[in-house]
This record gives sequence, structure tokens and C-alpha cells, in this order.
Amino acid sequence: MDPGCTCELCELKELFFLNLNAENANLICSGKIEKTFSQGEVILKEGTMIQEFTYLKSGLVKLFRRDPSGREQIITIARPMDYVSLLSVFSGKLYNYSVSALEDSVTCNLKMEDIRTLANSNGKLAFNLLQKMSAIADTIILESLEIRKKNLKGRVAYLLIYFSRTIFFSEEFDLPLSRKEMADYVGMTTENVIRTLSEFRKDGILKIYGKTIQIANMDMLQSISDFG
Amino acid sequence: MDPGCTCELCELKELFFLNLNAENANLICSGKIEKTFSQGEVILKEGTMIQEFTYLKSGLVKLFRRDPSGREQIITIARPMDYVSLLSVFSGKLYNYSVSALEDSVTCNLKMEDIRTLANSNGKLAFNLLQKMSAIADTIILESLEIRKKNLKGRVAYLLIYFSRTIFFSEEFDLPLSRKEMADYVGMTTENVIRTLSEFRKDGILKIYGKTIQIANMDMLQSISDFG
DNA sequence: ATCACGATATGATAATTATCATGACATGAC
DNA sequence: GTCATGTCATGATAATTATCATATCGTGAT
Repeated sequence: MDPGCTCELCELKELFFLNLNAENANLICSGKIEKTFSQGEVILKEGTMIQEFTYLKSGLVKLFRRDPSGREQIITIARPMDYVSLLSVFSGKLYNYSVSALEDSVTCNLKMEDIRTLANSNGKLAFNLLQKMSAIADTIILESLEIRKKNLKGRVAYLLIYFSRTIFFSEEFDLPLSRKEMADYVGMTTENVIRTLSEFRKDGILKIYGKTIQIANMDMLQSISDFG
Repeated sequence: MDPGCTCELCELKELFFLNLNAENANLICSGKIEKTFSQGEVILKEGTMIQEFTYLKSGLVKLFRRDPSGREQIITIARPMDYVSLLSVFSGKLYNYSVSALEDSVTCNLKMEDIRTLANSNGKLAFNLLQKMSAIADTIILESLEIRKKNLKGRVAYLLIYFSRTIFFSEEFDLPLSRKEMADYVGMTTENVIRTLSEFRKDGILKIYGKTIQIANMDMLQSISDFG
């Protein structure tokens, strides 16, 4: 009954099984393809056709786009249980952003056509997808607004707290991004990201060992993020 | 057969009639309530319960939220044919943004419960809603990313082009926002918005008569927006 | 009409942020 | 191993942007 979808903890699977009968769930599951990506590999490329619904099974990825001058702008970071396909998947024909692997990652790919057909004939499934999409879009929009209104220190503080609370669930973690990528994320220069991190270190807010960050004073960091 | 939905050009109505049978379309239409708002009036308030699906029938509105310090941050501007209810409507219980009227506006309000019920039982409707939401979220996210990466001049130029192309379809228009609101939109100070406008005027890019703006050199404005 | 008030406008100055330069330090290619 | 390359780091300087001060203009209230 479930030949293709043997993964544990697949939110998507749950979604389908709650809303589809065995036959249709089977259809989806048997059509899925898993793909493996090493750190740094491109998973989806801006401007290419949307043909699959891509779900992140393990790993960590960044969504980004490139402006005409070639500079990268990071939209968000996604971990498993978030959809990777979210922007434009249901509205457009082409991806308007790229996705690449920050850690070794595995995706689960379903045919867009299957999802479309099933959603069209199954209100509950479509409505659940709608809720998920809405929640994800909400998060990204609010995140973007937060970043936009903060000053540099506030942005770096916000990003560190985001890693700590949302991605790693720990006050000590390995930065998944280079300083340059952090800069691309929050819209500042690499030098200033480095400088700000150094400053936080000097102020005793952080302990930094290369890529490893330990938040030594979360209260202070939080207030910098809130105030900035 | 269509007692309550007599408006012309209602994208929403079209959506429903394409996907619902007469009986259900009727259910939706007869339950709708129209509300009129004067310029400046609050249509939806951040933090309140989401009970209605609100559609803008005429006028122009701004979506915004307020940070703890009381400063307003404008998320986007919506004209008729855009959904007003979009963020969080399907994902949350409370609005996480406010909406107020920039011009005298009329909204068409449907019971959230009705939409939810119908969408759950009608895949096509839910899928169409999904596509609309996805497109709107996309637009807002890309808009926000554009603004975030530009410098002040670029932001003001971007905003003016946005008004010209997307809202008013003319190179001459009355600004729907005060200088302060423009500042809240693009995340800069009121003084700098004013200064930038003055500079554009001195450079012959704009002609400014109070709230009335005429774009005299669109090419130049475009390249400032692109480059900035 | 006068008044009060907010919006618009401009200048001076301070703070923030970017750019440029330089060097240390890793890491992979060879 | 050496070399090249890219990341991390810090300082000096330039450019951008915010803050503060002040003045004008328009508009609604009285």
C-alpha cells in the first residue's frame, strides 16, 4: 500500500494520507523520485521550468536569486518539514529563484502534474496545501520585513537568533552560511558582517570559533535584534 | 440566481462561478456584505480575529504593520482585483497586519467559514485560490527583496515606477501616499524621501506639483531604479 | 479672518554603512 | 611540500543615510 513512501516524519506524506484514499496515495508515492545533493550543489535553478514538486527530506538549503550584476540575494533558508517548492510553484511556469544545498541534502520529488490533478479533484488536499503555502509565505514576508527595518547590528543579531531558535534549536551551532552568504541574506557587505560579529565577540555576546558560534548572552543579543 | 453578486468585474465572483454550481454560488453571494470606508479609515486591524474573507471592490488600500516603537511599516498597496485578505487568512487565526483605505474604498466581505467549507469540498475552487495566493505572495516577496537591495534613490525610483505602471497606468498621477508613508514603505526617513524627490525634480526626472507627480524622464528613472 | 497643526522642504551635522586596501589563515590543486 | 584561491579579519577613508533644527506651505477648526 505504501511502496514508495517509506520515509518517517514526512509531513507531506501525512498530508496526502489524511486526504487521499489508498489508491491515490499510492499513485503519488510510486511516482516519487528521491535525489541526493552534496553541499554546494544546485537543486533548482532560477528560470527553469517547474515540473516537479520538491520536498526537502533531509539537509538544509538556501533559496536565493541573482540580480543582473551577479550578486546573490538569499530569500530564506529551509530545513526538512518546510516545503522547498513554494514561491511560484502554483502560480508560475518558471522558478523565479534558485535553491542550493547548504548541507548534504535529499529531496523527494513528485510530479507537479499529479499534485495538480489530485488537488483539483480533492478539496481537502488543496485546502491543506493552501494553508501550508499561506503559512510559509507569511513567514517569509514577515522575516523580510523584519530584516528590512533593522540596522546592521540588529540584522546580524536577528540572523543569529534565527539560526539558534529556528534552525538548530541550540545556543551553540555551526554557521551554515559563510560571512559572505550572511551578508547576502541580510543585505549588507561581507566586511560589515565580520566586523559586527567581531564586535559581538568583544562585547562578550558571542564566542566564535571559526564557523562555530556560541551565544553567550542571549538577552543582550535579543535586545540588539529588537532594538536595531 | 445571483441576488447578491451583481458587481461587474469581480474576479472573485468569476472564480466562484467557474467552480461552483448555482446553488453554492448563491450561498456565497447571498451571504456577502459590502462595507464602505472613507479615506484613512481602518479596514482590518492587526491582532484581531480573522472571520471574513475581504475582497477589495473599489478604491485603494495599504497593508501595514506597526512595530513596538509605533512606527508603521507598509507591506504593500492593493487595488481592486487583488485580494486584501491574503497573508495569514488561511494559515492563522489572527491578522498579523492592518489594512486602511488610501482612497474611499468598498470591500466585499464573505464569511470565512463559507469559503473554508466550499474549498474543502471543491478541489478546483481551492486550487484556484491556491494559485491566486501563491501569485500574490510571490509578488510581495519579490517586491520586498527588490526594495531591500536598493539604495535610497533606487527605492524612491522603484516606488514611483510601481505607482506609474502597476497602480495608475500613467506617467502622471497623484501620489496616494504622503512622503512619510512613502518612507514607511521603503524603509527610509521622511526627510530623505523629500530630498530624493527634490533631487529628481532638479535633475529634470520629475515634475512635482504637491501630490501630483509627472515622470518627465522615465528612462532615467528606470535606470536609477535598476542600478540603485 | 486667525490660529494650530501636520505635511513639505532644506540645511548642518552626526551616525551608519560601503568601499578600498592589506594581511593572516585555511584549504584544495598540483 | 608550494602555489593559488577564497574566506576571515581589521583599518582607513569615502559615501550614504539618519538626526536635529528650522522654515514654509496648506488645510481644517474656530
